[in-house]
Amino acid sequence: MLDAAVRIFGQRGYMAASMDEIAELAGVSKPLVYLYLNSKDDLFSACIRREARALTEAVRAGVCPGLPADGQLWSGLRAFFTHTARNPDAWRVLHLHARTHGERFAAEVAAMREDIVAFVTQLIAAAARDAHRRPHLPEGEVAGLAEALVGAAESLADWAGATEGVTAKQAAATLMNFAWAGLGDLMAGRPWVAPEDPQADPEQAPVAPSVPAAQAG
Amino acid sequence: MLDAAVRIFGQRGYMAASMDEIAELAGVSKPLVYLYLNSKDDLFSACIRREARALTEAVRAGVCPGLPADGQLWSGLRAFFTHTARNPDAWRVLHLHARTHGERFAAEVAAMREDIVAFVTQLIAAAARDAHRRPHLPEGEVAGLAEALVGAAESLADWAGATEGVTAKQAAATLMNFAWAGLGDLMAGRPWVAPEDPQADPEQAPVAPSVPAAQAG
Amino acid sequence: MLDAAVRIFGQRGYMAASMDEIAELAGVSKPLVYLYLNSKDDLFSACIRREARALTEAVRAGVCPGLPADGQLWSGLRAFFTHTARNPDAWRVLHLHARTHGERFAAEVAAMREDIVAFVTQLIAAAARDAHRRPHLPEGEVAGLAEALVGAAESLADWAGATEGVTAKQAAATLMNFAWAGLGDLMAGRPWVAPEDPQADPEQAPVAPSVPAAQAG
Amino acid sequence: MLDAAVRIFGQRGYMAASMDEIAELAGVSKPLVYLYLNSKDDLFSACIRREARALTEAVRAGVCPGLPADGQLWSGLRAFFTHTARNPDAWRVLHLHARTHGERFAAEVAAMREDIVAFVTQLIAAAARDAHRRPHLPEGEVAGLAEALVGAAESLADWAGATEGVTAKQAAATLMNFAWAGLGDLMAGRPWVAPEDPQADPEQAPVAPSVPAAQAG
DNA sequence: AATGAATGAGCTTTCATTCAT
DNA sequence: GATGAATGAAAGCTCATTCAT
Repeated sequence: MLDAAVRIFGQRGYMAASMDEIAELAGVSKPLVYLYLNSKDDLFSACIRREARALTEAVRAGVCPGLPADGQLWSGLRAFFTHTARNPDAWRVLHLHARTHGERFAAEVAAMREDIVAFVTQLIAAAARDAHRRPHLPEGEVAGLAEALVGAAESLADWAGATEGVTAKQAAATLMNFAWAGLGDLMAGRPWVAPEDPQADPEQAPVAPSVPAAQAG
Repeated sequence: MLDAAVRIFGQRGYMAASMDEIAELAGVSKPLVYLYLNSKDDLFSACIRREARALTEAVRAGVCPGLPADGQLWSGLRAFFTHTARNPDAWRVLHLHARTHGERFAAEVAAMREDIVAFVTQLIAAAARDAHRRPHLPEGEVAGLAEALVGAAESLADWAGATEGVTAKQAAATLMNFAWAGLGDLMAGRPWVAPEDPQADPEQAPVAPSVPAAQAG
Repeated sequence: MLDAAVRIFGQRGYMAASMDEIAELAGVSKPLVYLYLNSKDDLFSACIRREARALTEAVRAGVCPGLPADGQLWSGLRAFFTHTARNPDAWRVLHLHARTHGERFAAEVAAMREDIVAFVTQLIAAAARDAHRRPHLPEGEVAGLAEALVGAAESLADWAGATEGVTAKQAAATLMNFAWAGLGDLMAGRPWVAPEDPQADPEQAPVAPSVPAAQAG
Repeated sequence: MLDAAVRIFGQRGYMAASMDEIAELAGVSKPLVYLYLNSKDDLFSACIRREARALTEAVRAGVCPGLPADGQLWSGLRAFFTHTARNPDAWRVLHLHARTHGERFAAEVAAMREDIVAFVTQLIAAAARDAHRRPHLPEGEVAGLAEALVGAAESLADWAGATEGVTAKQAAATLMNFAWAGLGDLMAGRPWVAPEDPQADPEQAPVAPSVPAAQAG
């Protein structure tokens, strides 16, 4: 029954998906759906939880624990891209629709995401330790790098899903090239250095969104 | 009037946004919205077009043409993160909602995106030329790398928008570190190398999504 | 300005006609229409009155007063069919739409109609007198016959308007054949005689519409 | 449920009838109406079909097959007037509103009407044969006469419905007198003869509607 | 345990009608 | 005198949700 829901939600989005359609695809009657899962919100939530768990477990199961950090990352990425490619609707639910509709769902996905980010963060830290040097990476930077890596992975998953003929392995390799070579340099103490910035820098402070004037008609 | 629409669409998404709400926020009556912009679809489309143009122009205006490739990328990224941070609803419309609701809108955003991808691609190629070496980057790989870079930027924009205290400059710096140091290695002929893969490799072929069983109830 | 209104009302009907369309076709702005004619109702009413007057005057002008009764009827019918054929929208307004929408308008048309019925009634009576015989037509019957004749004329006007290649003269001739030959027999004392009716006759009393049961779902 | 629809449609017309009103009169909620009959159009169509069938069947059932032509016509007319008098809203839907709103509905009614016209045509032809004479009626004329008869019947139905104290039997008798006595003469070779027409005859050719000047304000 | 039948609430869209100018 | 600009009110239609069975 959740399968049907994931499929419909993945293809239509939360709002455009109708309970009728889901019930029909599941081959059951609508009241039954309400009996098992109380409401559309709860149904969506259940989908998110199930698929979030499935994705994290797929990644965790794919990581080979004994390897060095890059090998672990490589294996994890391959598992990630494989899973998202095999469950495109689930991936759309998690990455697209859950973030699109309401704080509650976004939070559920964010929890899963932080799981993965934490794992990657620890990988990066471990790699830095392995380098047997003074930590060239400031602590605070690691979080941003992990975010970037995970974000790039997510985008590449979308891209691989939308582009014919891109395998999970290729996507993983592209990302490893893009990321690890760069991380490698960073960890070896060769960061990219910003050029001089002669002008005053208005973006120094956290940017506040400028509220557009409400009266525009 | 479009301002209000962007704000509502950005927060609620296309389907959950109601014309009532948009009109109210704009301070006008609903029929007026229909007088100026013919329908909900057209209104959404107008929002997308306006914001897509605003974003591309902001990036283009932010790039400093005389600099070397990494300097150009750096300045472009800063403009990008600044713009998205200042217009979070616009960014949500473009990156989240437009891709979620229907081919027509997705296509309008895809056009904008390809603009940017093309710009980045050319930057990468230029950087490779500047290295005065034999091209160590296979041609086909550049497209994937540009995708990864743009995707990472998009994800970091989301992240910066959602995380307190991250400035546009910091986001840009993180991404430059993550990407350019890596690209630098790549262009210097030091790609990351995948470890041996002893097992059979089921992901070699393009993955086909396994259709979930329809009968699950 | 009324011309435009008649045209639009004739083609679309009262409800489907929009004041926008009428104003546009008239080449003026909408508030001007409201300045001259206070509301949609009044505009429709004005159309009806103008066209009703035009029709009655056309018929009156077409009748040749010196002729015997059948000659007068013949000339009147030709004028009638000619006018309706030349002003199809006006005819549709009077015969179709005015009777379709609300008591008020129906009453205005009914007044015009009674004008004509009265004229025909008097013609029939005159013809009966001309026959130099005892009146074979009971008084009460004349009204019904006049109704039938006018009704047949109206229907034939619709038919002639909808059928290619039927001239006003042909329509008039068909109706004269149909009606006068019959009336001639009647006035000559040779009415059609109903066959014996052995069963009880439930329609003797004025029929009351059977109210359908309201609860049918 | 259709009963309520026929009643509302008959009184208000297609456009002025609201689904709310129909549902309320039917004693059900609006969505239920949409569940059973998909749209306002379909609902109207269903009304037309039901009432058209009911009317034709009532007429067919009322005709006594063994009688001579005039007797059959007499019985058919009585059934017709009885049915229309008993179902005034249905009659308004068929005769007034269905022809007023759109080709699709007009066509459905036209089909029913042609049924009846064909029946009458055949009756007239049979009567002419029964007269044991050379056919005095030119073939082409029969169509026009049948039209006139049916049209007169329709108009008389309206009239009988609008006039207090007119029974179905009286309406039928009036029409028989009006029509059959006339047809009798025609079939006996005594048509009405048009007087000489000394003037030029502008209506000889099929009349073309004079387009009213659009600019009148 | 399972559903056919039903609905309240809300959506997009339209249109007769009116001011401020 | 004439109108561009604006709106209140209502219509068709949909859907998440619930009883009675």
